Amino acid sequence: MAQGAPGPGGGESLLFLTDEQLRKGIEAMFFAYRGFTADPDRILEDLDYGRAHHRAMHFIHRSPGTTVNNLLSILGVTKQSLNRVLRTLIEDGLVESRIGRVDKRERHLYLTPKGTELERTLSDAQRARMRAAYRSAGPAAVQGFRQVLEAMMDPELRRQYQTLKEGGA
Amino acid sequence: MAQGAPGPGGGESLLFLTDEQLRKGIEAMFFAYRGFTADPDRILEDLDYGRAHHRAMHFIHRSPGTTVNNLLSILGVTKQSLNRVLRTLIEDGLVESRIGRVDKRERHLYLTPKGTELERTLSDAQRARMRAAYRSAGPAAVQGFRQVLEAMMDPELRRQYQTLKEGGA
DNA sequence: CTTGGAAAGTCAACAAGGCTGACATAAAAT
DNA sequence: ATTTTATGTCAGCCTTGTTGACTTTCCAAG
Repeated sequence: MAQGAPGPGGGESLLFLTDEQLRKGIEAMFFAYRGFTADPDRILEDLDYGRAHHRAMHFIHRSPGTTVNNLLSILGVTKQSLNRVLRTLIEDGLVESRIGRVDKRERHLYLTPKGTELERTLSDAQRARMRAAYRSAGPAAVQGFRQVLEAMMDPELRRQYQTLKEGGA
Repeated sequence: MAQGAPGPGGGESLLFLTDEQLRKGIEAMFFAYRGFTADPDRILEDLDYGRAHHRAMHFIHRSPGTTVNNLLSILGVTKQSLNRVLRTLIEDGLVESRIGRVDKRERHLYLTPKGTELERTLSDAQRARMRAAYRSAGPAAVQGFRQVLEAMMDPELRRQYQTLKEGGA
């Protein structure tokens, strides 16, 4: 399927949809994701935290007061898995869990000042790389980057992403 | 840093470098990567393999006869970690390991017909999603996508990626 | 030719962070 | 009063990383 050169009747250059081009895109995702996580990972390994802690803090920072259930659906892990991470963050005083006022079953999550500080250190590192990449590629490339990524998401995740996107904009 | 609106003297719109824009890019990477791996993961979970097996098969398919050491540097894991994956693939007859003719310490890796078949099933699934994303975003967006990803890689990984890229082109 | 180090690969044991299942509690909804 | 929902916890499993110790092979210096 779409292996070799496209037939001469291919219309307006569908060359970018060849298996070869797609494979390059796949490999680009693989290598880029390593870079994407490399800087926070380096910082985290000195502390006793992992990537899972970073993700939790990122989204709590992003939506302060979010509930456990909400976070669960964003992160796409089981509550047991998230709970392990959350427990250590709470014990270490990076995250605060407040019982809901209207629905007392819910726990609303907030970063403490200490948690905010670590989150900031981690995202500064991650943003620095992203900023350098954006700057070197330019605004038009960035727009294309975002378009392709968005099209690559599962529909449900795309909705989650867009909800977050609007909230912050 | 670069938090709020940029000053009026910002030149030609550096709005795409605000922390807010960068954060959207970070979240887009996070959600898109989930989609990126979702289809092969679904196939793999029925068999007894994981994402690590997929990665190994991908790059063996890509560079038949590659050595373990070579694969190691591409995948960025320890040889012990790779070895476990490789061992099961060899036991199950998906990968063949041939002792090097010139240097007998080296093992050259090849996919067997059975391995080629599974690799194809997995990459077909992954390419299908990538193709849909590419098609919906269009060739200009794809170019930008690749530019940003490439800029995001660690320099060493970028070299690896480019070497692979040329080899296949 | 021998010997010592480097390189490639393998085996064993451990850790992080996913997962499932079972169960407890409190609050809300019916 | 009963059921459902939100959360938390314990136990145990799996994948895939890690480090350490070891073997085999190669090569180069003596």
